[in-house]
Amino acid sequence: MDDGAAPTLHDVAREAGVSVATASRALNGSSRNVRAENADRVRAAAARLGYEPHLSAQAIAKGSTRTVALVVRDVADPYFSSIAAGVGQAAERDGLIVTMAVAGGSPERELEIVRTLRGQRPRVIIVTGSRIDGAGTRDELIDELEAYRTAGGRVVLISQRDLPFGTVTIDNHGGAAALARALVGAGYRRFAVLHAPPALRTSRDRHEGFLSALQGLPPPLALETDFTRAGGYDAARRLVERGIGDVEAVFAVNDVMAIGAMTALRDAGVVPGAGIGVAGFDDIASTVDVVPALTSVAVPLREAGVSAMRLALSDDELGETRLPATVVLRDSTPPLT
Amino acid sequence: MDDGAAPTLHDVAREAGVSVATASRALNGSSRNVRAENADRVRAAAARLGYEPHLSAQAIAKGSTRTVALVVRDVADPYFSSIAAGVGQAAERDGLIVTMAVAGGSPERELEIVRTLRGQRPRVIIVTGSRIDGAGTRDELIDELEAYRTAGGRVVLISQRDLPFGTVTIDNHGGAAALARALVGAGYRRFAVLHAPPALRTSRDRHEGFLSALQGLPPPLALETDFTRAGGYDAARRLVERGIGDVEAVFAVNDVMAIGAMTALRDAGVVPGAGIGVAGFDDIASTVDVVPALTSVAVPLREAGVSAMRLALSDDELGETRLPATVVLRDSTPPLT
DNA sequence: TTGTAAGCGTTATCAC
DNA sequence: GTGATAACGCTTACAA
Repeated sequence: MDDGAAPTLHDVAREAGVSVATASRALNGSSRNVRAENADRVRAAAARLGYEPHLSAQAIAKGSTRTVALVVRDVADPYFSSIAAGVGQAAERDGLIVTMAVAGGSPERELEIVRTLRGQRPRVIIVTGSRIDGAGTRDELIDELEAYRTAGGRVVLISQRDLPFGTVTIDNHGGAAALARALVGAGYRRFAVLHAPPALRTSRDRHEGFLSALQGLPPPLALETDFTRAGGYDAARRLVERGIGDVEAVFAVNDVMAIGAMTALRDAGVVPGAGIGVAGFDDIASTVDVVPALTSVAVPLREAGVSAMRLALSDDELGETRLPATVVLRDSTPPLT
Repeated sequence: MDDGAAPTLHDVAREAGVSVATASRALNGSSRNVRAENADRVRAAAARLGYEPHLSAQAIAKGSTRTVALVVRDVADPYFSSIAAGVGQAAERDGLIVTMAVAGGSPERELEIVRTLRGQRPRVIIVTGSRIDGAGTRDELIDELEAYRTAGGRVVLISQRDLPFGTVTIDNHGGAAALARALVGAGYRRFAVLHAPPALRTSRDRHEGFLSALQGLPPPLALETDFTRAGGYDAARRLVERGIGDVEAVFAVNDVMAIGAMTALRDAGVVPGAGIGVAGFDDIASTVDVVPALTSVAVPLREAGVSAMRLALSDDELGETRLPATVVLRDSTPPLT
């Protein structure tokens, strides 16, 4: 029956004894105007042959696809995979297919990916990940996305502000400020901040937000490191080596860094939550399984993905959705009294 | 310059003053047989216009795509996203595009997705996730995949044995047996096993593997629960309520369950690693950040994704790659003496 | 309601 | 080398 080629609409039409046009109408078009008997015949033939419409052919005939293209830095990172889950969920509701590309943190690769994606002629391109400020490819990326948009596509950026496209952002600055206020309210005064290089926008926003709520207090100690668990571990180790001094709490700009820092402190004999407070950002799942449970700032990642899709399908080309970040106090920062 | 339509090869050809055929050859075809001067002209025109080839059009003209379709149960689950990362990495090397669909644990949805995916005419379909044994759609799914294959596609299943396709499996049985032997070697004799319903193949294999290495010892207590952190928490709570008795160690069939169980034990005043040993399976990142660090069985998830791609592109239609699972002893199961 | 035929944006097969 | 032109699988006027 089969010999290396998928059945086409022609095959179905022949099998059903009708024309391709009728077959097409029965299978996909507004099936209202095809006689019930014929429609059944066509559907039966399609089932018998195991026919599936060729999406590429449909795309080119109709001039549009039902595809959403998503660019992330790393699927294995819970930050991005949560967003991806949200996008997928929202897309499914509208019968859209998500194609996902991984940029791997390189701006060049990201640019290349957006180019390729454009070839897919998706309805929507969603780019997520904090752009490295000053990357040489920034302007080219904007050009590429702008070209895509003038050709009728919709662009939504997650967590990248100040670009002329639809945007979903998370209130990193405000969330960090709220965290700082909460910690001050709990009696903490002297902090150390573990942050990534300021070119990483997310890190910078959180760092600055934290500082902004500390007016009048002694400026925190700042330790620059990687945006990873290992980075957090290392920075905390450095902190212990140089002497913790009067530092009462450590704020790491994300949870995996904070968790790494907790382990480093513990390794050095300092007990998180007793000898020193620790707080992170993102509120990933593990916060409640480490000991003590980690104080953090919850960011609605999945919702960011959903919002991005909603924005993409809305009328508003340059809409902006700003998602709140909310403080979650846990045992790693007990009230200091 | 633009007004709602992406430039086509025609536009580029006109702009460059050559025929579409030449433009096509210069941009994609074997550029050997086009005069250098013309080739440059075409490339320049393409750049000027911001042209990107319409992948769907290419697909239909060439009769093949450069797409790999991946089906997972949940992107946000580190188990699947790690595999996805491996697939993505391997695909990138070969210039293939990955489209990812989320089945959300429902066999019906999974079937529907495979159908849709077939419409994309991908080179490869990779289905990952432990099939629920006895799901009513099982045969239909096989039919669908078989139809796809006879039409020239390649199918690879990750972690699903006994199906007539290429397969990548992880040695759940062997890994669990090795873990049991290691624990026995450390002096443990009486166990409780936290497992999911046996219809979930992965859970059953791990459970059975664990038992297989315990011949001659008293049969472990078995507690059935969900395959999630909450499930682990709940089962451990039940264990404590019914009385731990002489149970010396708890084996949970995955790490998140084990971590949930540790938290439940701690909440009940039983100290993991001191009062009772705890072990999991998967060796997810968090194992080293919980206290005490969790003993587990490492499974090369990312590598599974890479292997799947390799298998898909190999000559061997029904090849099988079996990945080892290796025991990692940590502080949650200290030697019992 | 149905069929014929003209696209859609490419590539591939021819002649030239 | 290059340019017409016929595919590719589908949708959609336009006629019948």
